[in-house]
Amino acid sequence: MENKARLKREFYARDTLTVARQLLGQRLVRILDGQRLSGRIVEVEAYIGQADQACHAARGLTPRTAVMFGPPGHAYIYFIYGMHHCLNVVTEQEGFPAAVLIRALEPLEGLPIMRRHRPCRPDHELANGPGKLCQALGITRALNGVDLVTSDVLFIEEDAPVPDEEVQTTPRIGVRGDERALTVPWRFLLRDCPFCSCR
DNA sequence: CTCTCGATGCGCT
DNA sequence: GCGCATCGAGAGA
Repeated sequence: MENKARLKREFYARDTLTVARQLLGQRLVRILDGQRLSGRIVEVEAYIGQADQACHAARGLTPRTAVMFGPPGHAYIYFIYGMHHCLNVVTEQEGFPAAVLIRALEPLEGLPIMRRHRPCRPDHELANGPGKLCQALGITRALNGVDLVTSDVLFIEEDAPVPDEEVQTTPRIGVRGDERALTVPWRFLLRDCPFCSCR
């Protein structure tokens, strides 16, 4: 399998909406027991700063949100609803808390292992949700804070860019907060993509 | 198809 | 103790 260039620090150290849009089409890679598991990023959401009520960092710096306040290019992974993990990519400059939630992948490499992680699911449901993709790729809090720019177990490779015509934006899924948090169009996904989460 | 609801751990008030 | 950036099973239409 051809290995491509890995995304660099400068990619992540930009405006969060730009990073979110540009992450579509890139390849998330997980090395698990020496095996390559990967998928094309097809759906993401932006969480931007303390003024964003849906952002975990809205209430300031805590042990949990510290990674989001740190340097860009690191993985912010949290545990939710007592059973699921969600993977985010930290963006912007150190000190400004923001991240992009990876919400869905089109599985590309390591399908047999992903199927074992998510038994009795069709391939288009292996990673069509933030909790599902973490389960498929074996991503847990053990990887919280990992530097995607240098890590040997979790990183993102440059892949085919997605043209604007194929990109759709909507409000974010499943969030609470004020009117603004509920309506701002900070979810980016591929139009008519069978690997995206529904709704 | 749509809707409701339980599971289950932990960060924070 | 409350509530959560979810998922999937089950009921009803």
